[in-house]
Amino acid sequence: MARKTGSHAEVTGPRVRAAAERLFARHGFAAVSMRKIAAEVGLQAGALYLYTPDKQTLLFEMMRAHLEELLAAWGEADPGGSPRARLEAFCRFHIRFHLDRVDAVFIAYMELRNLEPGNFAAVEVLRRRYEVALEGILADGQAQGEFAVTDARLATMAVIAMLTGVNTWYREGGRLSRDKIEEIYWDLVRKAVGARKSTANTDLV
Amino acid sequence: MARKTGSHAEVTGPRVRAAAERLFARHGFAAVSMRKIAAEVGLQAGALYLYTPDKQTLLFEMMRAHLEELLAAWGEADPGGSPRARLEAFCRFHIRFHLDRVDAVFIAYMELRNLEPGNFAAVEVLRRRYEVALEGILADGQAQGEFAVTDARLATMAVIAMLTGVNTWYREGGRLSRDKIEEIYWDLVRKAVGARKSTANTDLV
DNA sequence: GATTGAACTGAACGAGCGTTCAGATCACGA
DNA sequence: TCGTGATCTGAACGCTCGTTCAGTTCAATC
Repeated sequence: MARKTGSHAEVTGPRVRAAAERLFARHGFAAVSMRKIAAEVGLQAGALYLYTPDKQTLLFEMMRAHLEELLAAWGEADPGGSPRARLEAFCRFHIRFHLDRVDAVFIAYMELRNLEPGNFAAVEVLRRRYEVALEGILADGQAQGEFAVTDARLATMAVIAMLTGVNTWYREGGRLSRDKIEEIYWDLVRKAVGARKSTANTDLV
Repeated sequence: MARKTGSHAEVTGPRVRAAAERLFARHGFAAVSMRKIAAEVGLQAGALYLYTPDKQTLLFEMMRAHLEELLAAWGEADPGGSPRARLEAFCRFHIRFHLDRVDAVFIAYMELRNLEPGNFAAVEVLRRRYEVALEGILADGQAQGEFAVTDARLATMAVIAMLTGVNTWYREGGRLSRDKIEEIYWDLVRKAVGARKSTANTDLV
């Protein structure tokens, strides 16, 4: 039950979570034992229960924290203004945020089925909230005639899938810089939703 | 060792694979025991070893068969002709093929890390072959001036991620028919790569 | 009716699982 | 110097895992 106060645990708590995140991402939740997580941090399995009530909670807290950080970060990054400006900001933000957290993102997508029903529902609420943020931008742009999308909801899912897909192939030190990737993906999204190149002028494409 | 000839096994073999596919997709490879698969088919665990040498091979054969079927099916569906016509065919084919095989697709994406290195490499070769099929179309369209893509490789990954994403949210009997979804996604892809609406005329948008 | 061989059972193997807990350790405040 | 409480170990709990295999069943063949 003891929840920190000392000096060692204040460091080991985050270390446990970090080790679990790395291992879950690499091998999958079901394939990683508490003993392996403990070994990674240099502890015996029993000691982990000073930092988490059980393995399931370790996974859930990891996903919840990730999604809440995502929502908070977009809250900060959203520039407001025209739908086009906000969409560009969203695309660049999404790619940057996700590339900085490959393990957490991988887990948040792959381990949903290992969540107990209640935890699954809580995570879905958070994920949906993020989707709705993008859907709002697309719907606004559609209403204001800035975008040409047939269905805002479908376009939302399409854009998120496309952007998150970067995580599956991106490797540090690869052919393209992150900036260049942001650039290219924003261009793909912009054209897909039929937005003009800039709000300032009226060039087509 | 016995590999069919009788009458029962000729039916149970495919039944084992189908049960394993359903369970792996629902709960994940690591979370499904041979006993659970056996129970699903109405057998004892030991009997499964008449149909597969081990659990790992069950997974690998599942993925290999899926990807080989995918490649063969696209070989059949590819209409040839203009890059634009081929790209439209690819988009519609991809959505249709993947929506018809949700479990196999899910497994092929989520269980890669549970493959032994040799099996993983073999699966990656097949997947890469499919990506190259699309990349070729995009590169051709780029070379012939039909498409406006900055980077054919990136556009390939973006399009595949976007199209495969349908599997994550589509539910039978939902708001939109498969035809309508095909239509909308093709429209998104077409605009993203800067292709005109039809090869016959020259309408912008 | 006897023989065959594929199909299958049921028990067993060693190993590892998540979790609990009595007791050891040890830095720190009194 | 002692006492305290946070930190951690190491053994144990009941259970499930993938896999093996001797033996049973039974339809098809002669």
